[in-house]
Amino acid sequence: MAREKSEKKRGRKSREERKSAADAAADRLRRRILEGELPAGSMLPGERELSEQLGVSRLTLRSALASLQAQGLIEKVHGAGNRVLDYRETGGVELVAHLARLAVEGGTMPLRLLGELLEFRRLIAVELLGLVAERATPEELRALREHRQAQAELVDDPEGFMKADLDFARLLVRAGHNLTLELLYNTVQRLVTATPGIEAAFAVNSRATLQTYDQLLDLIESRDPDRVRRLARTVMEPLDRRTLDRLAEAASLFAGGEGGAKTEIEPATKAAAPGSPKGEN
Amino acid sequence: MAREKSEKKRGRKSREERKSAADAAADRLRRRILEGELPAGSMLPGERELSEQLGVSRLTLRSALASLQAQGLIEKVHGAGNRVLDYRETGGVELVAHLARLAVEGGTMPLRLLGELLEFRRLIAVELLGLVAERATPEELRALREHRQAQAELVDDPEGFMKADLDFARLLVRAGHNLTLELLYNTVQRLVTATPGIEAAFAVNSRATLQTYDQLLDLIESRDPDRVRRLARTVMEPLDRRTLDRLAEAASLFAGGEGGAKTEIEPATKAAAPGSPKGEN
DNA sequence: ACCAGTTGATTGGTAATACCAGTTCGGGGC
DNA sequence: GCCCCGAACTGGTATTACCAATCAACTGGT
Repeated sequence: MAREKSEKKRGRKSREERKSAADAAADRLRRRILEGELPAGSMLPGERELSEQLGVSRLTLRSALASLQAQGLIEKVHGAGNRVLDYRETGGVELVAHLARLAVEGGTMPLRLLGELLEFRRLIAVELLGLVAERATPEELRALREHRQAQAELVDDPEGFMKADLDFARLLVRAGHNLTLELLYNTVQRLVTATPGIEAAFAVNSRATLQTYDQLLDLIESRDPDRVRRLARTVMEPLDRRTLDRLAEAASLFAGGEGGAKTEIEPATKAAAPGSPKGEN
Repeated sequence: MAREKSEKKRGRKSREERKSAADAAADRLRRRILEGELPAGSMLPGERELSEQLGVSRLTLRSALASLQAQGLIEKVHGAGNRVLDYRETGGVELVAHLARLAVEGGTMPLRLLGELLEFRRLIAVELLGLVAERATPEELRALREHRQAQAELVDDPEGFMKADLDFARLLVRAGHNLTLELLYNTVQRLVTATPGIEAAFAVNSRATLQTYDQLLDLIESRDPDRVRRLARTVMEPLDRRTLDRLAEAASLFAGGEGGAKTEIEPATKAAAPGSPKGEN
């Protein structure tokens, strides 16, 4: 009875995160910082005391702090202490992952953030498509076409479709021949794959997505960067809008209907224009 | 005479002793990975052995490994070992800082990377300017104008000019009203401020830069996003080209003229894939 | 000879402790 | 009064020990 057979042959993702103690501690601290409980500029307790508060050893706590430092959330000053920074000024892009999670899990973060995230992704995609139109080799274009065909077989398999979608995006980003952009995509992809249940957001528009891809590929083959950027922008916007709507639904599920006022999904239809009623187009 | 610097038994590399032992170890490992000495897919030595190789405690080594893991360079598998990943597939944006440093310091990285980095920055800026043209409030525009005026006083102060330039960029990114973009800017700024001697690259074109800013601000106030994006692109390109030339010169200084640091400004027209650092060495 | 299950050595993960190294700040000497 | 210096914080590193997960070799059975 040493160990049960387990589902080795299933080989599916072991969904539940076995967060290490260090990661768990980092998550808790990060949450307290992002939610404002630990205000920017303040000094957090000494490592010895803080480690006891969190119920971990100082070593583990230090590992967590190192993680927060790498993300630009705190500043470590030898001999003085650990200072909380303003993540809007020093936080790295990787933070969007945690911010998005806080937003979706019915927390204190505004849903507007998700709209901005999609917008960001769209901006990057537009520029990337411009590069691809300029530089993609015939082989790369062919590979994109082929992958697009293969992806069509997965319109009803959320998980598979998402994976294929990410692969398609990687082919694109490779065809852009810009390493920095490629690394940025890695960061974004990590965000996506680390968000459980996000397959739905991909699968909803699976057919519309494929259709859009066809349009984009046609555009690229025109080899006219300006035209590609301009049209890609208009083509992708409605797609993102639908995705955002879907994400808003998922968020309302998390919230469970408690305090319905929290669902500010309304602005979604008019794009995320903070304060400025101009927005949209 | 105050206190004396405790400059005692230091002998090896007193130049950059600021770095903590953990950071130093991380740097060395990262370098070995990025240069291909530790090929992707390989398992690096056990922590106990590796820590001895690097002359640090296992604890410090683990801190370094955690850093590399956060950057997507290695994968830690409990019980198995630490696997080296392909940074092109999993590395985060923050890596461009280290890649750029390796490129400039006459190392093994191609200078083309710097061109791609500037290109990336330009792509982001173009999209950002589009957002600003849509959403910036009159107050934000006025603040930008004012800052532009103040920056003009610093054309002959490299360090001050760079700082003002970064501040200007932050004002812009704020006016874009997209948090993700703002976080991305934080990452880029960290790269810039962490690169010593980079002020020169900013100062070279100080006057041309200000002139360009005037054009961009005029464009923004036209409130025509498409026009802004299109023209901003053409306006910024020559500026980046000059900057790249300057960086190439600096690189040739480092390399001592051996690295063939010629000005390959051409942003990778066809560009074979970046030298695949496979089993080399 | 083969397969299944167990075991054991190796790996990373965490803990506890002690000590080193900067920073801060207040008391004692000038 | 001022300055200096050192004690008491702070974080940084090392050492040691043990827990947990993995994998390979060994074992016993078929």
